[in-house]
Amino acid sequence: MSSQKKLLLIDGNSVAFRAFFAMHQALDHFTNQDGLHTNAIYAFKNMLDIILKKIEPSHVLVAFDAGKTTFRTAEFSDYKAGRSKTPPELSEQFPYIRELLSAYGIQSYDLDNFEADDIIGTLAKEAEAAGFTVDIVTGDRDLTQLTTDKTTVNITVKGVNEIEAYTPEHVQEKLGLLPSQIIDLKGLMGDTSDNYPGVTKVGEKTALKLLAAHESIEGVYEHVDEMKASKLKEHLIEDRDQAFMSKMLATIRRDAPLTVGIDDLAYNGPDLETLIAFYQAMNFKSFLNQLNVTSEEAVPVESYDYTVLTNDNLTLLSELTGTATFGIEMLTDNYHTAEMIGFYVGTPKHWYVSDDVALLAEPIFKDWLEDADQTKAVFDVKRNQVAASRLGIELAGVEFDLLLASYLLNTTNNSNDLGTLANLHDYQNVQTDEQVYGKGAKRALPEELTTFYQHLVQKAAAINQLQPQLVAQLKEHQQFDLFTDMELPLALVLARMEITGIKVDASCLQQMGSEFIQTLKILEEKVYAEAGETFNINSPKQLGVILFEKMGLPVIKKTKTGYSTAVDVLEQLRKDAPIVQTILDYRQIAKIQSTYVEGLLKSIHQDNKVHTRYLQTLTQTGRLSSVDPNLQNIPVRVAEGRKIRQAFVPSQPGWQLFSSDYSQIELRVLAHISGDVNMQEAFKENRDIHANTAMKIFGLTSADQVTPDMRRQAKATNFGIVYGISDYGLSQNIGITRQQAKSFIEAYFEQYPGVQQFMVDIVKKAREEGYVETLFHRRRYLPDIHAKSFNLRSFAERTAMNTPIQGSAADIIKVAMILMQQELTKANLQAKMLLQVHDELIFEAPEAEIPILQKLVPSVMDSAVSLAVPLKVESGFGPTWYDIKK
DNA sequence: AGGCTCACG
DNA sequence: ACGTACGTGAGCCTA
Repeated sequence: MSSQKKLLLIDGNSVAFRAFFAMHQALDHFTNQDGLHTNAIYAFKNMLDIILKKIEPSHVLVAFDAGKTTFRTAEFSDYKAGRSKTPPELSEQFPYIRELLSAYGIQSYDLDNFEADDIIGTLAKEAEAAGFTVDIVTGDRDLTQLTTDKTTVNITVKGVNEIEAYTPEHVQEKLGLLPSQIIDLKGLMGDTSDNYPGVTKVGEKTALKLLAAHESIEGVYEHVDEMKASKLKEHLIEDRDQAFMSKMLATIRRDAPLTVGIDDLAYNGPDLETLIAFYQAMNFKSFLNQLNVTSEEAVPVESYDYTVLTNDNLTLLSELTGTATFGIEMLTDNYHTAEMIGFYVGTPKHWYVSDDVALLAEPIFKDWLEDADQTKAVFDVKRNQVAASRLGIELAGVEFDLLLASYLLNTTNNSNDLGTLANLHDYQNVQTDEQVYGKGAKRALPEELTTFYQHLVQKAAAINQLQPQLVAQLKEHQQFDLFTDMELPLALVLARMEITGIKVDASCLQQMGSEFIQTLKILEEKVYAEAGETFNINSPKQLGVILFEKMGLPVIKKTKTGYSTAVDVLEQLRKDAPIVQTILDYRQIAKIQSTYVEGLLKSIHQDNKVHTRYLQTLTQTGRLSSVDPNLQNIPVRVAEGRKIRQAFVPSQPGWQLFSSDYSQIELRVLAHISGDVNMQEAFKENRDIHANTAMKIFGLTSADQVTPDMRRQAKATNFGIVYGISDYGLSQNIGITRQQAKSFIEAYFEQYPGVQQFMVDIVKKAREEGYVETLFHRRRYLPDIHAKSFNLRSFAERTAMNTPIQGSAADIIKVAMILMQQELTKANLQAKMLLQVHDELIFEAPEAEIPILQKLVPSVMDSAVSLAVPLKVESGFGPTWYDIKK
């Protein structure tokens, strides 16, 4: 809310019309529980938000037309005659738009015998006199007659999400007229949509010429006798009365007898409870979601006709035109192994389903699927790509993925379920998989085949229906390129990597495992001996009792449920009792054994490989994550764990593993986006960034004054900065006092002032816009930035600082991966990209191709984007992942 | 199902 | 006065 006096006046009828037709294509699936159409209400709300955010008014009113008859129809009975009737689907929504406004704390107003324009004109005049600036929003250009140096008229263009601001200068630019001359223009040329006549044969061109010469209609008629004889002169004389009447009709009244005053219009924001109740009544899931309110799943109302495909009717496929929806159905997550239970394909003209995926491999179907010119819309392109690949099909031509689009629009929508996401985008006519198949052990095909088929068709229809809406939103967010040029092609690259998999030497793991088991046994006995009893070492609860109650060690940290026994705690207790070190040793080995030896062994497939799945739509920053197994957290920091990497080997004899990683990519990204000159200089001169920081914060003059410990602390500070620093966090991390940490940070910001400015600016942006963005417009919303709770708010602020850095780094390696796959294909190499670990890419290749990769991979990676600082890439290779040394 | 711990960038 | 480093996944234990 602005502290200045700023009045916003909205032409309710005009905006509602725009809203209705902007979402007309979605009319049928925008209905609530009672069958009320809600598309105009929905779009009106969206537009209202945009306007409120842009204008930031202190006072607001929305004016509506009262009825069919006004003082204008009394003057001229044909006024607005012949206008097509307001569609009933819109009429029924007007009362609810008013209800919405009321929940927003905004007055809506109409007045007998007057139009919305007159209410607006009158209030604008009053407000100007009272020292307000005024913004008017409408789709009707006639209102531009109201522009003054204090009143701006904003005209909605292109649907409902863009507005064009008319000031007197802008009117002059567009029409060459003063705002006050617009009524003269209308008087002369008439208005077909309002159905008043003007002067015969006079259109915009002629009228503008006349007004340029004589300023007003009055002026024109003062000089009409001087005009030389012409058809125009005849028409002017003939239609004199019509011209003056039309001017009167076009004139917006500034003296309507209003019963509201400006003081009644103060805007203090919505009443949340009312608003939530309203959204619930309207079934607006996405708005509820924005308010962090969960809503119940809707039950689809509409069923569709469909045809079951068989071997005998596959030629029906040739009738598909335009973008078709396609999807292979599986009941479980892991698409590398899940049973394929059916598929859907089609367009709104005709939907097809089947429970026999073997049909997909029939030549006629396979050709269709592999035809890149036959465009397809899907839900989860990677899933379908991998499934198709299992049938020997290389799916091509996918132009839309509902899952990816939904993720980019709002990363918190991280469901993988089509029904859930469709509901979130206010599309109700599809059930969730859980509703149809059940969950957990009960998950199964529905008893009736027709129930299954109907669900498939509803999914197909949902993808089809939501595509235009989501594409429009992506474009609005400037994310369409991110979608089309990054996430979609990346999905195909990832599919290939997952399908290829990486070979794991099971016998190597088993041998390591048996050694670990022996060590664990010894450590276990030692713990029991030192404790004087046996207990479950893996139970933090039991361990807590032993350490803190029986042995009486000091309690350093507590968790919600009891004593903390985490590493940092145990490390502090190490000096107090020998059992602590034994427990630490046990923990370390137990972790390696259970997660990496036994866990990894369980996920090896028949082909001796592990095939991870990269989750492309999960993280809040744009990074990938990896599951089944997670190959992004294989041990490397400590020697015992690192040996696990010996089990990761090339898939063919005579091949090598090859890896390249970005060096300090996040700090380089920070140097770029913050524009900090000192940090940029350090990278441009290829200096040791942590030593450089050490010099800066310890006030040293030369690099050889930097001790290893100074460098370590500086490195931690650099990390802290990337994470959205706090003195407390830094002090905990490097074991210094909070006071010391604070002075480190102050020195840091003094030396890198651009970084400090970036931190301030990005938090401000998050507050103002509600989100932050990466270099490639990946967006993360941070509603907690306004939280009352210090904790929540601080967390959101740190996230605001970290996300553009971590997320831009994620963008960059994604670009590199797409380019890399193209290069491998182009150069016809046997080398294959296998893994991505956030800033690292891992390949396997015949030994002979290693020299090629040593040049190619770094050059692709460091030129993936062009930043203000160079990107540095380091590479290495070896016979196992363990042996890759850089 | 959720908490704790610990593996990675 | 508040009580934190950013982003993940998996295994284990305990409700």
